[in-house]
Amino acid sequence: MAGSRKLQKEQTRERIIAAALKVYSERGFSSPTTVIADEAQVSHGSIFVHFPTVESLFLCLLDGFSQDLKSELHSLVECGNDITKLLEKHLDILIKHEAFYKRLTTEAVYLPEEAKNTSFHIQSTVSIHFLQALEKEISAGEIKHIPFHMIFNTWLGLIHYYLLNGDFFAPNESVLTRYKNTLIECFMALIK
Amino acid sequence: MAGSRKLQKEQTRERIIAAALKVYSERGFSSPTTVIADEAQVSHGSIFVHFPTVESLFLCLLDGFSQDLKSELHSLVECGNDITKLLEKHLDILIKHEAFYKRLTTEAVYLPEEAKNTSFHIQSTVSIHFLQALEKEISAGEIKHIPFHMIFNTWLGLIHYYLLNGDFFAPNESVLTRYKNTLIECFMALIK
DNA sequence: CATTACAATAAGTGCATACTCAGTGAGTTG
DNA sequence: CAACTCACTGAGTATGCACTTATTGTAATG
Repeated sequence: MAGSRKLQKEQTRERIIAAALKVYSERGFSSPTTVIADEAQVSHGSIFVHFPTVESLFLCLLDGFSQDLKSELHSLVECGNDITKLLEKHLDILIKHEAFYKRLTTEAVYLPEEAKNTSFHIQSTVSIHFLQALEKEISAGEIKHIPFHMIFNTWLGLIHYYLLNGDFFAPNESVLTRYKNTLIECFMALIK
Repeated sequence: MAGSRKLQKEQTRERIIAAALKVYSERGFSSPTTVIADEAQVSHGSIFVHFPTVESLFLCLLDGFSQDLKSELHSLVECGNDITKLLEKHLDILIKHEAFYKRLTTEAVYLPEEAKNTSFHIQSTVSIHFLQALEKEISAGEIKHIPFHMIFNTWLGLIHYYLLNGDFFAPNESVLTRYKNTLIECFMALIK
């Protein structure tokens, strides 16, 4: 009866994906495929049974992240459009995927074109939610008159700066967790 | 009589340095040495006559930038400690070395340890001037009560974010030149 | 002008890596 | 249970790179 073979294949695929996520997060995207194969306890060639190129493997990981972020953000819509809540949620999601997201920002230049598009798409999604929350508070007169995109870019720039220098700001620890409150407080103080 | 040989050697060295600066700025720090050799119109092996490793060549470039930035910043001390002036000067210096500095921020992770130290040293120098200018305005009550380092990190984060996404914000053009005034105005509006 | 010193060359060398492919053995099928 | 399928293997191939070295030609030296 069928099943066992397909199941095994699916499991190997998942093992490779999990291993790649771990290796890429810990050692960067230029980690050789042999390391991933070792981590997944699978032969080197097996990777290419499941993914035609390393790039396609990477895009698979990025897609998983993108979808998770999207669904998490949408779940927020229900809780009203409070901007502080949104910032908290944003950081929570990033903390959940911190190691991977950090690599995404710090190794952005070397990403293949398709990955850059996905990254851009991810930021657009965040931006849309950000705008909704901000519009409300702007019309309520709570926020300074500064172009929306500048406010958004300041926020992202700040977070990325902390991620990039995480080893210095919070060695062997999650920077975003450690500075979550500080980041939100200071940012709110700036835009009010 | 001596001279001609030494002169020639010095000139080839300078040609290699200039070529490396151009190639690294345009194509990133992982450009192969053969490209640099071609650009300098010099044989591949010549690079290793002048620099024991590619890393030492890169450190030579970084050192040149570091020294220039330092001397430019010091020249500012004379013109008083106006914060807007400082931001302008900061951007002017970065614009002068924009392509190289952009690579420095976007490829920071892959830099050798010694280069990271130099980069850190560069930011410290900027930070000191920043602090001096800020203290004056803080005590004058012009600026919000936010930890100094957060203000500085917000500024750097914003600039680096624009550099990183320069191809999108200002394709085939200097992002910093195009957004210089916007960046300064918005940042000043935020911290006041 | 014979000898030496040395900047510059270009054809290697060695290594790390992504990707291939012929073979193997366990699962599946009639 | 015999024949077949196919996930998986791992040694092999091709490529790109930093760095080496034997050689060359020219300036310096006595």
